[in-house]
Amino acid sequence: MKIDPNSPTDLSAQIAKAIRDAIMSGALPVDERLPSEAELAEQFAVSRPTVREALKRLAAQSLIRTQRGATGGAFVNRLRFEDAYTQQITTSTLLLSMNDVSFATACEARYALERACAPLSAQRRTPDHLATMRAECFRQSQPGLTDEAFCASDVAFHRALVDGAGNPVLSYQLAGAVEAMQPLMNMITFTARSRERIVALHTNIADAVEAQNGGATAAALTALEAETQVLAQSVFEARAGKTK
Amino acid sequence: MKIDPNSPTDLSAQIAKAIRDAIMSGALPVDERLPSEAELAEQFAVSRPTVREALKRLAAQSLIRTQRGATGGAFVNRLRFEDAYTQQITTSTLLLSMNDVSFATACEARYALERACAPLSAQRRTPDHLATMRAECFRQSQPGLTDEAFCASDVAFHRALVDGAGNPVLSYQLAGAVEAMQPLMNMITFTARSRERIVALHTNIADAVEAQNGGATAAALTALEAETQVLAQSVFEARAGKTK
DNA sequence: GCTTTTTAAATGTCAGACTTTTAAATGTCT
DNA sequence: AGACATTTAAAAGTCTGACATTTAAAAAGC
Repeated sequence: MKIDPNSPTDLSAQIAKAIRDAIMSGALPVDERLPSEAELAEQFAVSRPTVREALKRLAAQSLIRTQRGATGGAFVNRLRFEDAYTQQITTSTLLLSMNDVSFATACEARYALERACAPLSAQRRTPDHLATMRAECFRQSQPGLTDEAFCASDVAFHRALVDGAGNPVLSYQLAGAVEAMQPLMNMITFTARSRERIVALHTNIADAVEAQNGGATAAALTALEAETQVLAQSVFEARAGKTK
Repeated sequence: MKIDPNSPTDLSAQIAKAIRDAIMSGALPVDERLPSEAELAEQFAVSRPTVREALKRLAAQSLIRTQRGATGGAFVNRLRFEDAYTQQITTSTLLLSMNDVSFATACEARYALERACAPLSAQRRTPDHLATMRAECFRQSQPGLTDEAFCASDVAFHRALVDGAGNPVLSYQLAGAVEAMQPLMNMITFTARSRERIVALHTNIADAVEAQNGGATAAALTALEAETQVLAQSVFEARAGKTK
């Protein structure tokens, strides 16, 4: 672990990289305690604030956690799927909003990934996953539901479908795709008529999952994707019409 | 943007969250300059080092960039797909290594996601993508190739397939899945015989992509997945046998 | 032996100073 | 007037030293 004081990059960035590499290589196992800030400062021949900045960088990526007190210090953190979810969602959301990704592109990616889960979920889903999907379908059919609540229920429905595959890696990957789409989806106001169609398509998906028919599940997802694209297009066109 | 000095969490974490929320809500647009560290310290009623720690947290997530000099400062950074790739790969790699994810689970997720790209890539791939895939197949068939080079070529092949879909969001999502699998794949030593089979399967994939046959591409990927799982299992069993 | 108190180690925070980088303002020469 | 050199100011980067707070272990007292 060495750093170059004459590098154009920050010392804190170099130190963070050195420690990050040590963690990724396995040299620092999970729950291992790093040297104290004072000791690190001495090792890297920098001041304590510089070391602290490096540690904060690592903490921002959930690579370490810190604990105060006598036996405290910085510890290599076991990266949990939930922690990774939040980061993934933050990153995906900003990627979409900052890079002029079209609704069509984001929607295509999202449903392509979700279809990847369809056969696995149809095969392995527990009664619990199915019950969640049915419950969300019912909630979505309730009149008087706000747009926000409808969208939240939509996310819960798809999450149950993805989780049904019983593969945490898939669930993690999909979390970004599904949740990051929400800000875009929220731009669409759902009319009573369009809600009705969406609930019908959701019900088709649930039926296919209940029948453990992977192909039918994928097909139903494709139908939902088409409906979503058409709905979005009509909303955007109406908006463009009003603007001029 | 307010913070609570009596909260159990760090002040720097609270300040980072406040600024992050402002960025995500769109209140701070891309390339907007944040107040100087001294001004931020005054606004949040904390010291400059504390503000700096907060800014380093944001820098670690590529949300801001800093510039020195007269017109310098911290600027909201346009999050690029390449920056997101690296973070995604770091996170995915650590998730797999720290959570005892089995090879089978990771492999299943990876190929499920890749199959999601198959129909789109078969339909849209440019001659360039196809040429890359053919070139990597050829390289993989060369004798005397090191295991590392074989793996790198493997990644390049699959990357070309994914990029062929022409959807940057998909490419981003798949980067994590494909690259993070590498450390696991590297645990497998490829014999001459297994390389031969893998190259044949890669060639099948390239053929299906060339014929723009999405279904055949997905089927060829499934065959490769099966071969990979069998290969891994035999390696692990041989290793377990030696251990006892 | 159990409870309470003390203590030490560690992070969290602050204040102030100095260094380095950078661009703009100013000055000077042709 | 325009081109070039110099000064200057603003900002991040870094360091020193100090104090506050938290926490668990060690010491003291009953």
